[in-house]
Amino acid sequence: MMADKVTSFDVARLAGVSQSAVSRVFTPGASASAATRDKVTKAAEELGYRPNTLARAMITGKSRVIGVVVAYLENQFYPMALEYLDRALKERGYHILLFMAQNDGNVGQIVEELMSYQVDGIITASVDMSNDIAKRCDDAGIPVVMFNRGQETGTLAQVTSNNIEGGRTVAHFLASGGHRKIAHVSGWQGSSTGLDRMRGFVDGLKDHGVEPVAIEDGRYSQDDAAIIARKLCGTSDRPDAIFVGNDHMAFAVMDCLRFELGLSVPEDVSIVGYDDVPIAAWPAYDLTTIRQPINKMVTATVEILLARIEQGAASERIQIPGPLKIRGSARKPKGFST
Amino acid sequence: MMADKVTSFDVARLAGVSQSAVSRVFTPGASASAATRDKVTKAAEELGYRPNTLARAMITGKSRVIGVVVAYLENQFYPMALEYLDRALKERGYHILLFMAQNDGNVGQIVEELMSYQVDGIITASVDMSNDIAKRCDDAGIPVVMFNRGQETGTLAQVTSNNIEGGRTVAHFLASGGHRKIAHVSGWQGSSTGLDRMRGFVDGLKDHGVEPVAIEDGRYSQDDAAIIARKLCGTSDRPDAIFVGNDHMAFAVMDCLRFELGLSVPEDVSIVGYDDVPIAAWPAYDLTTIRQPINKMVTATVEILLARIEQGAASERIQIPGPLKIRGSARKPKGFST
DNA sequence: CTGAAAGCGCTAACAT
DNA sequence: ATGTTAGCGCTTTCAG
Repeated sequence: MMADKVTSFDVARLAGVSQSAVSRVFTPGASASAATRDKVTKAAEELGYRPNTLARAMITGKSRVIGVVVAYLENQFYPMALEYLDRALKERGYHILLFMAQNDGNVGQIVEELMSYQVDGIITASVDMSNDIAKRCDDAGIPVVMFNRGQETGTLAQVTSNNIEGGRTVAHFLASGGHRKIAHVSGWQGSSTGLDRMRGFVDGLKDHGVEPVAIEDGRYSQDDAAIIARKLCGTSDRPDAIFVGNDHMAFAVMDCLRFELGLSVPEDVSIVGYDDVPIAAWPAYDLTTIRQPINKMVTATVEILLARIEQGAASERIQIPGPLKIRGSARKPKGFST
Repeated sequence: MMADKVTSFDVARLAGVSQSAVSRVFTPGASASAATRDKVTKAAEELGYRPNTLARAMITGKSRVIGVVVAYLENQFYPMALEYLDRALKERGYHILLFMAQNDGNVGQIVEELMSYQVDGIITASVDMSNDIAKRCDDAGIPVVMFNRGQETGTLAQVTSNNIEGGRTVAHFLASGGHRKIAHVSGWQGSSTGLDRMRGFVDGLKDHGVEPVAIEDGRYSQDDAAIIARKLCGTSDRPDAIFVGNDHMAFAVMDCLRFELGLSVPEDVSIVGYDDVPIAAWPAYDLTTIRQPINKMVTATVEILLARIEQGAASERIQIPGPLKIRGSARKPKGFST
């Protein structure tokens, strides 16, 4: 067990050069002769030297760390986002400092910690208090971009899929499939995503002269979604199609219909979700859903954030369209095209 | 947009005290008079001062950051572990720097980065190259504990559930249920967890005078598991029970049996998994499985790691027993007790 | 191109 | 209890 106490001075001594020479060799855009570079590299190797990122961060003012704030990791969408995020960030030489937001809104604490760790930027992924965090950090001069959540108005950077368009597409699909008694279990109506999907959906239905028979706020909770499904479909007057605000709630709705109410999907009721998480493709659900282009969304998020960090670019608000992924959980219109 | 350039000097000036006084007020175990504390707190508040963690880390040699290395986030078990980990660590004043291990084993790179960020400790969660990373970091003097993976021999710290016992319990359960043609789709046989579950299972079966009809390595892959299921159950000579090495593979096996082969679970084939991720409780699967006590495992992991970091305690290797969670995917023995 | 010197913001002896 | 003084390990002018 040898502690990692090798400093640039040790390397300098062994290499017979100055400490700053060592620094230069390890600093990407610095000048050093081939000879020096060689000696230093060798000495460093021999001693197992590795620049101390903290020291570097202190002096440059850049930690190369991005604070990522996420809320629920139970919905498969977020772990996946995290995975992509890490990959994209690593490629650019950044790392993720993880913050789990408890729902009991300790926003202040999180902001404090983010700042004290000198993160270069922040990504909030679908966190309820995104706006709050974002505003405070942005005010403090730390670039923030909100992933998969936005605000109605404002200038904060954000990346979402085109939720309005997505909702509209689902409406078009369902109405074209001949459904007329259509309900919606929305995503949390306190979130832009939930709201937009709902609005797009209602709007799209209107184009077909259809009014939703019910709209209930599922609040992104599987339990709530199941309760709503039970209520909606427990009577003979049930809807023949339900658009559910995200896949995880859709799974809960399907389970409720099939195993509790003894209904068939899609024969009795068509179900459409939103996200296209991997589970949606599992045969047990085979869920028709709007695919959130997570990869593109992540790429855009990282792009925008780093542009802001490295070039001081302006905040952007991006919407990426997500196609309908047609599977077996909803009756298919003949010759349907989005 | 005001940059966060407030230092302890600024606060000191405004408060009319020395810079070290400010430092003391913000250092947990330091002495300062109520008066000083008061003045400083006020001044800090007014200026929006927040100690620079990096500077502190540099001097104390403690970053209060734990590097967490994970591989697949698609298996729900890991995101959950991550969530618990964050909670437990946060409680002790630590944060998570996240590292995704690509399978193409860039171990060296990850180790480099972990060290250069001066993490105080490392947790590797079910990463294939756990051993490799662990050894190298441990050699460098950074405490490591392996979560949900271990090594046959050695002294590196590790926390797992009692996989041997778990496998044995499943064997007992299945045999008691009257099954005699029992197969096993194992976890990756290159991992201690996969191996132990398999061994315990085979051993437990032996107690009942039963020999498994087949053992195949599912390598923790859903695709592989499905392929194996297809092969195993595609003939009339199929097993009447399958123990699958983790829940996610079990879901794939069930889907294959039900939707591809037209078989019923548990009527035709009983399925038992391992992990008890939330999905296992969803009605569509209702999976009987060994529950990995993730919360206890995480608590123990954090405990061991911090004991090593803060008190220089020795490495521990802990196994936590996991009970069988009986649901509907496997025929139930009458009056069964573990 | 290279070395010397000045810090980054803070903690930890050391005196007082 | 408080101020003074050294640095932590590194990057970055600044001369040479």
